[in-house]
This record gives sequence, C-alpha cells and structure tokens, in this order.
Amino acid sequence: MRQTQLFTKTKKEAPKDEVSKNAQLLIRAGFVHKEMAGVYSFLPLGLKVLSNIINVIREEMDAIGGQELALTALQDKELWQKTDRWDDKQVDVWFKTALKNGTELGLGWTHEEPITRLMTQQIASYRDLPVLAYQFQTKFRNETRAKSGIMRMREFMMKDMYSFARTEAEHQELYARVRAAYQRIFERVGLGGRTYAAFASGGAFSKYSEEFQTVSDAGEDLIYIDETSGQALNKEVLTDEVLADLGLTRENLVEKKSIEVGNIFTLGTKFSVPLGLTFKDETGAMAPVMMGCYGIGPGRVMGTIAEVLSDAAGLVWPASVAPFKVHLLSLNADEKTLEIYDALTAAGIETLYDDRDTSAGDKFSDSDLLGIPYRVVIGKRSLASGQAEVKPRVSADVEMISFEGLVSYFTQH
RNA sequence: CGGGGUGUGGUAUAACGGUAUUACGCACGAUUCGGGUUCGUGUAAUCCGGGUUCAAUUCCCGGCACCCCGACCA
Repeated sequence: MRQTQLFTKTKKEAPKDEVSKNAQLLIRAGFVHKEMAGVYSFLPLGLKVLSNIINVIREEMDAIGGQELALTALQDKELWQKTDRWDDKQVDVWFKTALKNGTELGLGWTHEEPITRLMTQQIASYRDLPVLAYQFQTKFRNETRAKSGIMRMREFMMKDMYSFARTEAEHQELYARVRAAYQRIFERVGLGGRTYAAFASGGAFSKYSEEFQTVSDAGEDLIYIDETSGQALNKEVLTDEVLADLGLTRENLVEKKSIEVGNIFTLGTKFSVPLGLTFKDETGAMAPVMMGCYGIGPGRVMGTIAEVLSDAAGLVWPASVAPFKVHLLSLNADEKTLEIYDALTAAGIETLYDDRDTSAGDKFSDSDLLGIPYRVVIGKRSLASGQAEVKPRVSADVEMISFEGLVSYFTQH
C-alpha cells in the first residue's frame, strides 16, 4: 500500500490522558482510536494486526479439530436465570438493554449458556461426542474501571472455545489438546518465551484453572514462577496447600507482574446439568456432558505485544502479526522505488511504500514508530550502487541487497 | 463502587479575576533533501449549565467526561 493513500497519520505526542505504553504507541502510530474510556476503534493498520492475530488463533483452533461458529451478542434473560447468572448481584459486568415491549436482554460477556443450550439440539448420543466449537466475537463487560489501554476494554474481541466430552478422561484429553494449541499460539505471535501457564482459581467449577500469563510490568496480575520447572501460579492461589499440591516450594518462586492473555477452564457439568445437556452412552444410560471453556482476547494479545516488544523508538511487530512485512522508503528516488514496490507487491510481499513528500528523518522515525519488520531504503546512494538498504526493525545492522535480489530476499526471509 | 485529580485549537501546553501564549499539525510560498531541515504568512481553542463580579480560562455550585490509587475482574 502507498502511504499517501493511508488515511491515518502518525502523531509526535500521545494524548495526555493515556498512560499505558500500548495505547500511547498505538494511538501515535494510528493503529487505534479511543472512542470512550475502555472503548477503542481499530484503524486500518491496527485491524490488520488484530486480524493477523485472529488468523493465527483460528489456524491453531482448526488444527485441533475446532469448528468455528458465531453466537449472538444479544442474550436471553430466561436462559441465564437458569444458571443464576443473570442477576447483577451474581454478575456485575452485564450491560443490559430491552426490547420495545419491555423484554430485558443482555449483551453477551461470555457464552457458556447459549452454546450449552445450542448443543442440546445437536448432541444426543455418545456418537455425537466429542465436540470442540469456538467463535470470535465482540464481548461486552461493564468494567468498573477501564484501564491499561486496549488491554482492559468494555467492548472487546474474544476467541472463546467450548469443549464437550463424554467422560472426565476424554475431557482431560481435549483440555490438553487446547492447552498445547495455546502454547503454540503464544509462541507464534512472539510472546512464547515470556508466557507461562499459571495455576489460578478454578472458580466454582473445578479446583484450578490455568491462565496464560505474559510477564510484563504493565500487567495487573502477580504470578510466582518456579524457573527451573517453568511452573507458575497466580498469587490468588498461593497457599501452602496449593504449593504442596503442585510440588513447589516458596523459596524457589520468583514474583513477576504479568498480563493474563488467555485462560482455560474445566467446567465439568456446571452448565450441562442445569441446562439439560445430556447424552446416551453405549449402554443406553443418560449422562451429563463434560465441558471446558478456553478464552483468548486478540486485542489484549495485541496490546501485550505492544507492551513487551516495543522499544524507545516505537512499536515492534513480529512478522506473524505485522500489518506489512516491508516498509519501503523512498529518499528522493521515487521512480526506482515505485518500480521496486510494484515488483514486491506482484510477488505477494506485503509492502507499505512511504511515497510521501517529506524529509528523510520524518520517514525514518515514522518507520520506527510503525514497527514493520523490515525497512528498505532506496536513496541516491542506492541509485549509484544498484543496492537497497535492508534493516530489520529489531536490529541496527544494515544489509545491502541488489535491486534485483530484493524479491527473492523477502521470499526467503 | 470508595478516595483523589484534571477539563484551553486536531495534539501537547501558557495565562494575578482584565487583549487567550507557545510548539507540533494543517494550508500557501520559499528553502532543504539519508535521522523528526530552515524561514515567512495563514488556519484553528477555554466541556455543558447556573452563580458571584464592571469584568470569569481563572472564584463558587451543579452536571458530564476523562485520568490516577484502591476494591472488583465467572
């Protein structure tokens, strides 16, 4: 894409009311726009990143047998009353609205209830199980205090997967499969080395859940890590009993602030019993379905990447989620650069071409701010030597590549 | 939800109760052309409502919004 066609612009300063690094950088770079507290619009560059993250997640969910569907945002009050999760005293994050005739509706903040009811229409026999179903959807949560930029929003994209199994053993097999997929996802989006599966409260459903926690000072959680085993647990479950359970000792634990980027739960029969999701086993006996749920917030993942990978000059996107692969800068060499832009684009290499009529310094600093993985500079020196200057965003090293060699260089990198 | 704070051009800021400042941006012209070039001209603002006052961006009251700390976060 030509940068002169992009309707967003960079800013030198962030709005004074944005404190979090992710929001400051994403706003300055023109990736997001703040609509209200805790409510952000995604602009073209930001949407590309978000979509790339979603696609990584989708690939991994599909790879473990997940089937994608789309549930509704509008929620049926009567359904949620059956599990006692409609009342504001039970769930304080509801946004509620009403039909013109007065019928109350909710805006979905999670989807265990509707998907469980939906599955009663689909699952009747052990032959129908197991099932892994997931969706990407905008969730609404009336947070008492929005903060941390795009990491704690009142309206946000979430991937939620639900598993349905015949037995506890089958459930554990599905759970392990999703858990492994989550590890691959965080690895692929560039958060692998610093993201831990941490034991956390299981809520009302089971003894533990596991949270995927990315170590960052911007985090709102505190986790304790046993660095030799790689095991971790949330501060909320740090008791002697739990430590004994997990075979950990306090002396070996290191405390870190962290961001919860994913959470996986065993639900058991918590929802299948009240909502009547049962199946007939091989003997003809009726049994409730064993369930699990698994969430990742792509927007929070994006904010986390911005928090932990960016540097003083700006954003740094891993190639897997970057809005473009190459940022092509013309320093008064527009004709040649356009030729190269056409060649890269024709080869399927996603390229943002800075064709603006502005100074070299402007282009360099904006390039650093946007955080595209590779910067390619074509200037007078290039025209003389026949070579482009290629610099990875994460490195200070510059490589000279001949004009003719650029396409194959980026096909291989 | 408890406590604290802040609302001035698109952004960041200044102004004792007395002509709304400056920088960035944007427009035009010139200049420059490998790390946010330089110069000139121009453009654009006091959250909303009430009160005190000769006079309110400034003081007071109410509302709204935003931020911070804490609590909360199946």
